[in-house]
Amino acid sequence: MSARTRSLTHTHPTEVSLQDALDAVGDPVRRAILRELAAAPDWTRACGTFDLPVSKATRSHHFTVLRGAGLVEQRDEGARRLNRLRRPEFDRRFPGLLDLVLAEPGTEPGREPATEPGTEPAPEPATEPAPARDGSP
Amino acid sequence: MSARTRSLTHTHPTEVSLQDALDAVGDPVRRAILRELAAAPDWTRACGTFDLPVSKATRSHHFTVLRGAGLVEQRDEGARRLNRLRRPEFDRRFPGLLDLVLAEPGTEPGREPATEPGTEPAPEPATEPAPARDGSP
DNA sequence: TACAGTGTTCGATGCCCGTCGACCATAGCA
DNA sequence: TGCTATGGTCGACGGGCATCGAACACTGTA
Repeated sequence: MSARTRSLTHTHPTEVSLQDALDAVGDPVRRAILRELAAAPDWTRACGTFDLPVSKATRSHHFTVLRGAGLVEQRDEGARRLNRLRRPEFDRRFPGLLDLVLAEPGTEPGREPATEPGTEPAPEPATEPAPARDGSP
Repeated sequence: MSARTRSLTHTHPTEVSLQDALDAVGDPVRRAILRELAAAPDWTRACGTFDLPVSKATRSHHFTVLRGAGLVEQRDEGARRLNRLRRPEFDRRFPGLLDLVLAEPGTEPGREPATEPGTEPAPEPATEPAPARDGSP
């Protein structure tokens, strides 16, 4: 094992705090990585093959954060470093969180989202609207 | 309706982006507000009744953010401003996210969390460990 | 009217983190 | 032994955001 591979430290999702998970997922570049990673089979994407609007220094930084948050597993393959999304482990630790990220529209090159958020703008009265308080008419 | 109440603008969860939701939930003070709010019936907690380690100026700021993210609904009740957690609406827009926040240990005054993250440190082999590549023995 | 309680607004400040260029390390190949 | 490709490390920079005190606005009450 090379010194390069030896310095590759991973964190299992079970040892990740919610704060760290939210911090990792809070960056749009990192979410783009996760989505692109989820769309490909495991161990097929190297770090440099991602379409990101940042330098390779920043790219490397983001992968370090994702690794530390238990979201990505990496393995050296010659000069390249292959990635795998730790979906089942992370889902067990933070159910639903990764699904939200992967379901996000994202910024696919070629078209801009018309109405990005949810589709139904329903008024939806919840427990009690808000106006009309105490018995006075 | 007073000018105070008139300037109270709300945002429905359906109109909130994932980025804004994660930003809102990414702050530990705001998560403490959400947890404390979930533990009480609707419209029973005023902004000033929360146990928070910040000034009232910062407190007011956090409630503005939570309102803008569709997480909290507010109503003026005399000099006080009562709150309600928009749980069903927010859950419909971001399933699972609020559950993660409310399930977080948080920093209950009086004891510190021993092992904050998950309970099982299981090794758990996922798709393919990482070592041993291509057919060469 | 005066006062106390509640909450917002307004600058100012400090810090964290995303970003970059430059340089270095390693793997594979001619 | 060079050359290229991939990727990490280092220091520096900048912007955004959490935080604060002070001042202001509103409500209810003495």
